[in-house]
Amino acid sequence: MKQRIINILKNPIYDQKIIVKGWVKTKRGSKNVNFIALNDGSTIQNLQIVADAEKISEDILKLVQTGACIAINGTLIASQGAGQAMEVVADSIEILGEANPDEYKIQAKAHTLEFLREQAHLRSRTSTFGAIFRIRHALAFAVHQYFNEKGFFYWHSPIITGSDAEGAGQMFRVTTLPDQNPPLEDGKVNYKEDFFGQPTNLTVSGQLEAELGAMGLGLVYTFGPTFRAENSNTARHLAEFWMIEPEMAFYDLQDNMDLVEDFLKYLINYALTNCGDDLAFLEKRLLDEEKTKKKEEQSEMSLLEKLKFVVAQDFQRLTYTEAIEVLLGSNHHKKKKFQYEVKWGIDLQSEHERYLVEKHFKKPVILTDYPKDIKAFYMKQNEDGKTVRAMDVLFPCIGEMVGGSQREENYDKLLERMRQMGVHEQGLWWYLETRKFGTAPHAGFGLGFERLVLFVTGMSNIRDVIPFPRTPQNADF
RNA sequence: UCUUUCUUAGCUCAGUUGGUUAGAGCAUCUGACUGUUAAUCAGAGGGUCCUUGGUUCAAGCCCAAGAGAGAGAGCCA
Repeated sequence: MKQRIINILKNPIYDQKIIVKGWVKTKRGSKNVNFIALNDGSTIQNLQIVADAEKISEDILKLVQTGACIAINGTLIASQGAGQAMEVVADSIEILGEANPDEYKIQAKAHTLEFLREQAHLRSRTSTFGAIFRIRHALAFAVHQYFNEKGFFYWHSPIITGSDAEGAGQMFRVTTLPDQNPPLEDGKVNYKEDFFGQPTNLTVSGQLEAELGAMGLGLVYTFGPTFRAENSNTARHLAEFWMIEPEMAFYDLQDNMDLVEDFLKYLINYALTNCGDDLAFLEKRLLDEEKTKKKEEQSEMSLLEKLKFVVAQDFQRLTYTEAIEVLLGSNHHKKKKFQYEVKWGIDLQSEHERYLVEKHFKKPVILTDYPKDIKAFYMKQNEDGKTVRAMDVLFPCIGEMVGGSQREENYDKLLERMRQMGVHEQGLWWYLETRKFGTAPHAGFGLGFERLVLFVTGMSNIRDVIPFPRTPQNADF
């Protein structure tokens, strides 16, 4: 019977013939017997294959090299050596795909993440990336499971959009017009002749369309690719990333905060209960890495401790105004250690957010009620006339994990704010109509999926938690 | 885009005040080995010192420009 390694390890039936297929991690041994560590991606654990020189020819064994793909016919037995519970004694080995060791660059040893990024087509075969991508899958699955349990509907917002209304950064143009000599009108490109008859772009957010869904289905969420053409070159930004955007009718900011906290804890818990092996591997990997660092740069908690800690703690909730007071009252500020000035009205800098999360509260923080001038037009205005019902969820090491708000449901106030901020109202007539016909209080947020995966895996560069990262000057693979 | 650090063997790195033939560990190849755990032991092969230009009797090392990468920052999720 053909089986995947995870099932063999979970439910071993000894002394039975089995067929296993996978990729060779290492081969070691002596003249008489060789041991093959086989991995098929179903789990981080390898299955040991015992290849007796009497049964397996030298020609075959020669090709069983790191990276090769092989199929084994054999018998599962309790292991006769220490180090693993079981092993497969091979009757025959078939080479499905050779891996010439002179050319195959992924060795049975630690490689740097930078090197493996250049080998992205092969890096999922390594223990580290196998673990990361299995956890990524588990978290994506848990997102759908959570919302389904809560009665949300998966709502597909469009990927190609005609509105650049939100102004959330540079967009990627989508066009079928020729590069050379596009049709012109008054010296400008005539988009009436383009595929959609208008300029179109890849979406920077599904939020506005998600709001439309919430105004009919009540509770919806999107989970799809999102594109930003910003020239951002950091360990936290991608040009193509996946965003989760729930939108809820009849939710206020309080409900929104309760939901996001419950949601994040659910996801982290899901990983803790379902990805134990992979998390344990990543934790050990991080501990080894920490040993090479200076004392003051070492983190106080291991990966698993950190995840369990976040799940156990209430997130710290405070307003922007209170946060400014905390910053102004800090020794850090009195010693003039902040590079950027702290005063009411500024957009908080990374150093300010990090101080609040990592130094002061030492746990996730939800900041609310930001000055309206530093936030988007659609956020609900507070009665003070100065702030809006925004919320940012800040995580240690990651920074902003979630941005959200209660939405402005009042037609006149929304329109006024759009005009003040120079948002193109004609292009958003459909958005405005939801406030005109049966408007309802509602709220929502956007979660950067890769930032969540970053936090859960303990990785430090966002390019290592998505199979094929797209960043400025890089769209390989 | 800005600041900063880096680029030497397949990988990770060392290379002194500029000085003759550029080194190590791992990987690879060959051989040894009766059950290994990134096996071990012995031997061998392997280099456009990122590119271009300059200084010098002499450049891996100094200078200039360019390319690529990392970290931090801005923008944000």
